[in-house]
Amino acid sequence: MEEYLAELNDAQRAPVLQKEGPMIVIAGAGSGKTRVLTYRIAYLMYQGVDSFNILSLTFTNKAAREMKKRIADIVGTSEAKNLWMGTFHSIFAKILRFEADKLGYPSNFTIYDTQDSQRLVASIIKEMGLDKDIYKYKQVYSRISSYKNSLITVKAYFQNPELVEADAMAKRPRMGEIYQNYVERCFKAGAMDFDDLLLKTNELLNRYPDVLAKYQNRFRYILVDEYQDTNHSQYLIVRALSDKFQNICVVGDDAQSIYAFRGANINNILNFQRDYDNVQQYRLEQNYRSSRNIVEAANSIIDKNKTKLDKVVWTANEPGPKIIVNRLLTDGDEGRYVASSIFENQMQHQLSNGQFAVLYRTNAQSRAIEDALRKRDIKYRIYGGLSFYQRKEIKDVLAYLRLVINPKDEEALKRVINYPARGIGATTVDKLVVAANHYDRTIFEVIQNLDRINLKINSGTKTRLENFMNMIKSFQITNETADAFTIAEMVAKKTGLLQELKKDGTPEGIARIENIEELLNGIRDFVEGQRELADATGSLTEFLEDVALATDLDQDKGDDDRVALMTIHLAKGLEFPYVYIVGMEEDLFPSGMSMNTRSELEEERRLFYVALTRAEKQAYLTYTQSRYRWGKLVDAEPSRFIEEIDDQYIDYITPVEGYRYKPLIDADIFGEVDKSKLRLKKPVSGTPPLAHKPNEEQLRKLRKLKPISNGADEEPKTNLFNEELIPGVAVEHMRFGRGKILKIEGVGQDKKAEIHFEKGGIKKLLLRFAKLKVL
DNA sequence: TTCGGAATTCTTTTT
DNA sequence: GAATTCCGAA
Repeated sequence: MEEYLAELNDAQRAPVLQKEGPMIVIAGAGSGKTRVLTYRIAYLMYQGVDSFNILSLTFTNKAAREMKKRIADIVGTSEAKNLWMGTFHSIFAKILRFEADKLGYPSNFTIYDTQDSQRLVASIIKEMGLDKDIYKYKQVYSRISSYKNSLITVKAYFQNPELVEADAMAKRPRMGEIYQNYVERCFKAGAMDFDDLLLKTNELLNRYPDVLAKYQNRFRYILVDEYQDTNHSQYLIVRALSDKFQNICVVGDDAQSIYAFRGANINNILNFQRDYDNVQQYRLEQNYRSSRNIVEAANSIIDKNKTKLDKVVWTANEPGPKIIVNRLLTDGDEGRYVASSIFENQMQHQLSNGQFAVLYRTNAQSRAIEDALRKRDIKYRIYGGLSFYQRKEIKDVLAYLRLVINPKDEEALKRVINYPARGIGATTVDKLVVAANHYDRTIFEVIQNLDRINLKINSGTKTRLENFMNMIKSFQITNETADAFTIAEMVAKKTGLLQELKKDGTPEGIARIENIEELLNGIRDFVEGQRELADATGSLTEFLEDVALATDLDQDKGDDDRVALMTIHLAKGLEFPYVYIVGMEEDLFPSGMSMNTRSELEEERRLFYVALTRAEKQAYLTYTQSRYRWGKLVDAEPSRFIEEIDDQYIDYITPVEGYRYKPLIDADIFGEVDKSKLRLKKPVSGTPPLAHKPNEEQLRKLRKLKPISNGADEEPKTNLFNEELIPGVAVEHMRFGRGKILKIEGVGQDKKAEIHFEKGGIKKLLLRFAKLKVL
């Protein structure tokens, strides 16, 4: 153990050595806080603390896994196994399952994700006959979410005239009723949403002193990472659990608090000393991660914030190169610049893809970067955005599985009752929902008792409902004996999901089938993995919980070497040698929606601080003069944050005046082209961008083959993807920009086509997968 | 009841 | 540019 302690500097070692009592570690960016947490846990165990008594709350499950592994290296695998480590949500979901009956929930309760919750809110608004333009379901849901995070229950809401009035003022007087209905419906469905996992934990600990005592005795040592991002609900849980032994160690950095929008309260960290007696405070101020230029530039930014703790982050590292700031014409140029800069760096310094990250404020910005990287043949991986488990086909399979586990799950049922289409339409479902509400039963129960209830449903539909129900029941019976993989495979086959996609036949459909197969493989791996753990069985319930709470960062797919693309929020806690921060523009970063108050702006600034401090060697900032937003080209201004960096840390690259990349297509190309010679590819519907992703060989071919054939003698019948080329006629030249470019006879909105044209006897690929507008 | 097509609306960030 | 909603035809 001594040798491990020797790896730490004095500041890091102190909190590791303090065994008991409340303590706070204020850890600057890159100061080795993960290390402190890891070693602290290991050292506790070394001093004889049972791993069973340690609870460690981390920001992602991946972080927990990695820490656990490291601890296992130090103290031994079998010892580390019993540690409770994970996110607030996953840890307390486990506890809630165990104690579910006390709260009136089944132990196999479903976890509603944001989409489920929002759909439920939307349908409640509809059922109540409210105007959906005033009661926007997303806004209503986010109100509910913030009530829950502040521990405002329905009852508390109605007892608080201020809240009621505020909603009335916002022309939403029935907010409380919606909230009430929402809570009741979740309860009836045996479902908890994300916020419930924390709220119900609080309820459990408050209502049952014996339960509280049990977990207090169990979790004698509690560690919380990223404490600056805990919300009120989480704060109260930590307080309650640590109240008896007061062995609480929180680690955080007020300068990196970036989750206020989901209820994180920066005061939790600022006021920690007030909450406990004899708090020991430690500071980690030496940055080991970044070059001096980066550290000092970041300091010069965060200095502009008023609300912060005293802390001076410094480094002994080399100054390193200055931060490069570049202005580009459009977001397309920005992408191309990033791609070519990455390429150049790789060539010059012999670097692999994994050393680079591109960070942005909004997910929508990834597209331009992706396109450019793809063209350059640079492999990348996008984190966040539409994650694997959020794809439609995956959610469909999961919904069936959820229904098997918990037939009360209303959102799952509504999702799949008519998918694949089996003649149970919206009208029928509405009737069922009304009946379920009326009799205070679940929809599933209503279907089971169709004969006894007089619903105006014709006999054909009745039969179809019964068939559906019997199918689910047969799954349930199988599930009693089979493992998660077996049942999932059965679902994929028997429900007709796979068939439906096969019938579709488009490349998108095929990609979806592959996704489902990947899901099945994932389930199989999961089952095998769980069998090795002591307290797990590889059941479907466990799998679904894992999925519901998985973060995008959690799934490292044995990652081969790729450039990382992600939002700044997701990048927290990570580091890369080379970091590109794109879209440094007013209204985008800082976000136009976060400039109303000083505190919002300060949070944006902290976000920028987080972004910059991800970089080890070199940081790039880019902004554009105009950018495509919601499909239109909009003027942009450089972000105020660029000016806030002290000039001595920056190198500006000014592009040659008048320089610009040549657009892919000439605006008046149709002046030169015989319109009747246009050919377009058979249109395909649907939009998944990955479906057509060509493999490397195809890409290489594609580049070489830009003129599809150079003789006028032979018209190609198929393209590289073996898709049929059919003749079509471009009728009119529309707007030049992205997307809607041409009016083409016979091709409608959201259809994609490949257009070829002929010029001087040479056939060329004009545009792949353009979106076209029907005449 | 389903399907296809088009208009309408929307976007900050996430467990 | 994409998701959701809306509308008319089969």
